[in-house]
Amino acid sequence: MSNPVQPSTTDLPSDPLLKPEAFIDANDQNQSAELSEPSNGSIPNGAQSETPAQGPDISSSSAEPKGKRRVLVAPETWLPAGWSIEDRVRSSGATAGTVDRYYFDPSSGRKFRSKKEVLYYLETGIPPSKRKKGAEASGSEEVGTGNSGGNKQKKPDKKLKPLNFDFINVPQKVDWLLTNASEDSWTPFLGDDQVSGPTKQDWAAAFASLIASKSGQMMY
Amino acid sequence: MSNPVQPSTTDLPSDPLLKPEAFIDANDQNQSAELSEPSNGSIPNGAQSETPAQGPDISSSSAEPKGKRRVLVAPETWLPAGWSIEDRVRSSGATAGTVDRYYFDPSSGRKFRSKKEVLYYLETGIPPSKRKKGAEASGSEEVGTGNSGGNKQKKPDKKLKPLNFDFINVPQKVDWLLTNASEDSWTPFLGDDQVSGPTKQDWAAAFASLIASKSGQMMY
DNA sequence: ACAGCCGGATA
DNA sequence: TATCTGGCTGT
Repeated sequence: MSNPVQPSTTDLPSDPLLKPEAFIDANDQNQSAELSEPSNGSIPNGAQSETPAQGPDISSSSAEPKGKRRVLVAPETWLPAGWSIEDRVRSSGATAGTVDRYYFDPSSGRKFRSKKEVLYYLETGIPPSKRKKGAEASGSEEVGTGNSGGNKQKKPDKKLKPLNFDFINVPQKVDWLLTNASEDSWTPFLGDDQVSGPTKQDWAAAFASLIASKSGQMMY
Repeated sequence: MSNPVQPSTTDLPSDPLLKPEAFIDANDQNQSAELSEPSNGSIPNGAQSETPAQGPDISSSSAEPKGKRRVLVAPETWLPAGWSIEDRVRSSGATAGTVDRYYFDPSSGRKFRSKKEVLYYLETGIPPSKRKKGAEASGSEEVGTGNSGGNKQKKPDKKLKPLNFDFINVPQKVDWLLTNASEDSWTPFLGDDQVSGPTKQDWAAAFASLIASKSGQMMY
């Protein structure tokens, strides 16, 4: 790095983009009898796109009037639950400002540089570091949302980086605070204890798995 | 003129693929780069120049190292004096032969990949940085330089399933309670309001998306 | 025009 | 080795 300024473990102040991963479509189940309209203002948001493009929209305040519509989160259906995405902004060079997206698998602790790499890993279990030039994946395509168990030829990970999260003794309550509305940045709190730093990343991944797996029906 | 004169007259190397006097350039970014002419003294006009509306801004003051060749195409009217245009031909892939045009600012040594980037930079002084996604809008981006009438931008939309979650007006705080420890069942609360039913599932998905994608962000 | 992707350079 | 930037290809 020739760039002098750089916080190491934190992201640069950047313009993030919305991201991924949302499945489930609740259209099923008839509850007992009391099924009233949810108290929250459910607004069917539409208008999303797979590609970022430029949407010069910015929500500056947390409590935002409804007048402003902001397209948010284009769920990427191909990314497994628990994975996280990191957008990094190049800080130097001729391409400074360019945003690179990385995918992080909390289970293995591996980092991927592209969707293609992730997909390949998901299907073959072969990390990008073991790929050699010249060999190409056999027409691997999108795995799709419903990659339900059935064909798991994926071989187990060699190394397993444990998350910084105690899955056994889970907390009873976690407060997620919108710490940065303009960037949709959430931070978990355990009462007075704020979870931050690298642990926060793991918590997010862990929680994504927990609440997703138990609230919905999809699985991986 | 240490350079051996080539064809004496206005010759044009007829390239089937390449444009006349278009040479591939693979140099790096120099801070103080200047334009260079394809040859000495006489400029073989009539190549593909089209609109020399203004005089040749740059004077061939410096000798040119033969090691590299920068393509000098006729200046666009919207392009500031001193800037150079470079046409590169793709050499491989399915789109081999395609010509990509790049714009080079000798002052900053920055390279731009599109007219749009250049105009944005000229107008705002902001490098192709903030151009990635919706972040801060600079209010008014107007390119009054000449004409530059071609400003097309379309955003393809793809269909996608809406989630029963208001992404626009997200809550500031959500309490996730472990309502069923034996099943890792979590339930979101908005203060006193419990989110339940089908909405709960959407919330889980939405939150999994939010916290997973943005958890890496730190405040500064 | 731009995003995705990947090899090479660099620390 | 891990991270980052260059820059090319595909859409």
